[in-house]
Amino acid sequence: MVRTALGVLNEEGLEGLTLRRIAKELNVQAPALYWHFKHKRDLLDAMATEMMRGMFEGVAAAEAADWREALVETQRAFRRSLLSYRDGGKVFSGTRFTDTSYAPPMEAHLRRLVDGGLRPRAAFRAAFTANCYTVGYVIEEQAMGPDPGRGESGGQGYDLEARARRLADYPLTAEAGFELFGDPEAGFEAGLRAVVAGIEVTLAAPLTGRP
Amino acid sequence: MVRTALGVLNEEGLEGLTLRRIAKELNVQAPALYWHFKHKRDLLDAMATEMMRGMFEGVAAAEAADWREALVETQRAFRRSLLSYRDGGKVFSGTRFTDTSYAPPMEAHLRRLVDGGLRPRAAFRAAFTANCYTVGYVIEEQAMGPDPGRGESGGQGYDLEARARRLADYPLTAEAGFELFGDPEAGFEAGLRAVVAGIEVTLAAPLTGRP
DNA sequence: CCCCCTCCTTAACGGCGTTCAATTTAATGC
DNA sequence: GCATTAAATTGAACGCCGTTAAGGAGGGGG
Repeated sequence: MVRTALGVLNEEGLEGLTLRRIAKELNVQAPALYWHFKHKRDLLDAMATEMMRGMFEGVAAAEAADWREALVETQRAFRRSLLSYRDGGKVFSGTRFTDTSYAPPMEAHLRRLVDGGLRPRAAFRAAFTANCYTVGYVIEEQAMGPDPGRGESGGQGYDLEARARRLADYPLTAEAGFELFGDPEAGFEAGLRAVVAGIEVTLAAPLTGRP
Repeated sequence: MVRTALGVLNEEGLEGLTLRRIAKELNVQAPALYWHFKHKRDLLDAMATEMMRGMFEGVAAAEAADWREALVETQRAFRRSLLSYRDGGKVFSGTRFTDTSYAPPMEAHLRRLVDGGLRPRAAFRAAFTANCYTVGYVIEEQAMGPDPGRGESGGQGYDLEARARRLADYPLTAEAGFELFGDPEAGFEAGLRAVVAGIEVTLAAPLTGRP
């Protein structure tokens, strides 16, 4: 049922994610859903939990020897997971998890960081900071293109040249548009590199060096 | 009018931000608002633009000699600005700006980074990456406490001990809760330090060192 | 005087999340 | 095989939402 809701999300987007629409997909009337969830918010939380579950499975981070590599790989998987749903960033962000099913992979994730030499709280701070970056990035990324289903060969989403002309008096800001809308994947990677490098020098520095 | 809408946002939260409610505040009927905005989305975009405008004014970053300091100060102001509205993070995130009024301070911000030695695209990447972190962080932060208006002396938002007991089998994850819910301000600063340090070593490294 | 422009009103539409009592369905005990 | 009970669903309705359409009050210029 949460799966069905995620399917509807992908077909209709966050605005089209209505209880009646989900109910139709299940060949059921809308109020029937209230037997399983008290409020729509609960359903959204469950959807976010499901997203997080999907994010950990199949992540290559498990085999990564280096904790930096593991952190990078986890964030990549996180982004991929969020991008695989329409408005995935918005749906995920700011929701509370409904159960503890996220705990085992989360524990493993933190364990890798601790084994790499970070103190527990630093490990958590590292994971959380990287997560914030990724969520923030994906929300912006998904808000750009009108609908994420399209191929968008040029990768524009909206008129870059017009934007640059409008911002002629602000050359740096104008140029920023090209960097912003140019290659989302590369942009994400560049930021991620920075975040992880920063974690290394500020949170991991006192205890560990490169292996 | 956008100001009024922001006032309503603070009183009612994002869910209570309805056109009828805003109209009442303006002693007007709801459809009258459509003379000024084509859709509610346009109003939300204008609100986000206004938030961004407020974020730049009064920021101490202007006087900062060091670009790192300027970046940190700007993000602090950004967070403060978002926190000053209920659901500010959610309202701000993923909206497109309606005009170019954000451009002058943005240009100044980027200029500081470029003057500090970053190449233009690196400067933008740095600003955007830090922004993503801050937005992501504030969204989580605001989603924690039930309503951000309260003082919340204990600073809990919800039952930490119960959470820890539930996660007894996952000690690192359990401990993470205390770090997460403990001191939001300190947590933000720790992450911000990491992000800025990372920007320095990955985006600024080839051209500049500390002054 | 009339036209036009700006800003607003009243009335209504369809759809939303949600509620509630009544009802069907499935499983259990005797 | 039947009565009982719990789980799951229905149909009708409520109040609120964003939005549309048609039209009226007020004022300035030809």
